Amino acid sequence: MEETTDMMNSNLKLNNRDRAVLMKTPFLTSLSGNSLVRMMSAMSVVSLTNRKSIFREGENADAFFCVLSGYVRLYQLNRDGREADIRICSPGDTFAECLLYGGTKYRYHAQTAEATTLARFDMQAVRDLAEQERDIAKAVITSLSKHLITTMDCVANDRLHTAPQRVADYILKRCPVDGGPASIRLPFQKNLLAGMLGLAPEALSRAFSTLRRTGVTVRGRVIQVVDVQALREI
Amino acid sequence: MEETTDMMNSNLKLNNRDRAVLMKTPFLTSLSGNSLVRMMSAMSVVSLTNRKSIFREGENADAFFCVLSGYVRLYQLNRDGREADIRICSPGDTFAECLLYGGTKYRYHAQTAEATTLARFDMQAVRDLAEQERDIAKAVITSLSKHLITTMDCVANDRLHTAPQRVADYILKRCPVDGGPASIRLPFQKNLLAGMLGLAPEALSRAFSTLRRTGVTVRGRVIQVVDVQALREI
DNA sequence: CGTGGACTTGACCAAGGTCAAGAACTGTGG
DNA sequence: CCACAGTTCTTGACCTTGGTCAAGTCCACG
Repeated sequence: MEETTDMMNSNLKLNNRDRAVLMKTPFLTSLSGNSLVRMMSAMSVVSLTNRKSIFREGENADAFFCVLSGYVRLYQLNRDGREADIRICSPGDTFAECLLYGGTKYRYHAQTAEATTLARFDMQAVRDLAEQERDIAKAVITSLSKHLITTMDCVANDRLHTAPQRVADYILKRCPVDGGPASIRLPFQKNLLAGMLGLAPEALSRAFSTLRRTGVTVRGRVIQVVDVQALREI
Repeated sequence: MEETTDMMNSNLKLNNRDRAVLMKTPFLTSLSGNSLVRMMSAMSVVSLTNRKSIFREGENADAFFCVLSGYVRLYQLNRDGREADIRICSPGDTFAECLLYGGTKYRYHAQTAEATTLARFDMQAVRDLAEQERDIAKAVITSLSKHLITTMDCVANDRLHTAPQRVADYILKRCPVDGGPASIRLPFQKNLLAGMLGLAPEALSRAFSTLRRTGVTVRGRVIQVVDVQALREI
């Protein structure tokens, strides 16, 4: 059906789900017909299997990306080779777009954390478009703004909250808002969640078991909360 | 000479130093004559003494700011009232500009950390300008991009490096690049440096005393480094 | 049924937050 | 010039948090 290698598959066809995700990104959602067409022509679709490098720190930044399906880990290494996740990108997230005007080299490594489909935008093409089309410039601003806010929240979270608090936070953000019982399903491995929250996998496990006494039950990827209101008190 | 109260002084006059700082911000540095005039007319100058609130978390965001002289602390509170600094803004830094398109309420508290002069930009006015003038939109993009990169670096730093490493990093960033001895002077209290690095003041002290065995001497605000190259190995 | 990967648990340890006491520095008025 | 008060900074003691390593469990899948 599609041409594939075991490493990568690049084509221009989008399936419906991926297309819907792409159209909802702050990057494209507000664009008029003409701008949208021009953006789409600066874009290509890339599919990668799990644990493939998308780019490496220090490489020339000639594209930025939007996750359509799957997950991407952005991380850096310290001197001893220990990895630390900076950000986990979910479907709809854009990454490396800050290099449109912020520098010419990638600042961190990017790697798939599942089988993943990406929209790849040519950096120079979008730079040019942003200068010509007002609504594209505005879309870039919106995307950067949102991204900056979540990154600052991440700093605040790291400096202000303990592991169980961060996990409770994460759960509450995707619970129905009422105070009663709730059940959610993690969309990815716990490994990734640990990275998102800036924790080692073991610390995440321990945080879950701390939360057990507040009525949180974890089985596989399913998290059940007895009382959402009680969890909010943590 | 100038009209002042003990709290605040708002006027349209800029002294030369403040004007020079303002013109070098990514926000204004690339603007052409007309755009520059329009931006300046959306701006006013505000002077505050030490420890005055600029805005509070949750307030309506009707302006963003650029530090001209002095320092500003952005911070959040946790449930028990403990403060954590998210960012320390130095002369030339812009803050809350992510709310141009990222939301309508301030997400954190902002407070002066010294006697401080600020450029205050009316949010709605700049929003309108960014839609009309291409170079203003571009300036916004540049500012947001740079800001996002430093914030991501901050996350990486927090997650990857120990206290002495972060302090060494800070020192090295403002040392002449050669390998020999060097001496720098902190532009502010150690309290603020601790906040920038995400440390308690005591942890900063201890980091300095750890670095003593790598040839770093601290007396008051003066930091002397015996061998810059050796410090780089940390 | 067996293998490998994901997850959990325990033991240990290092980093850094907190609290309290003391030292060093700054500015004040005598 | 000195005494004093108020900060800021440093140091020590203690303790919590969470990273690391190793072992063991659980689970999916061939």
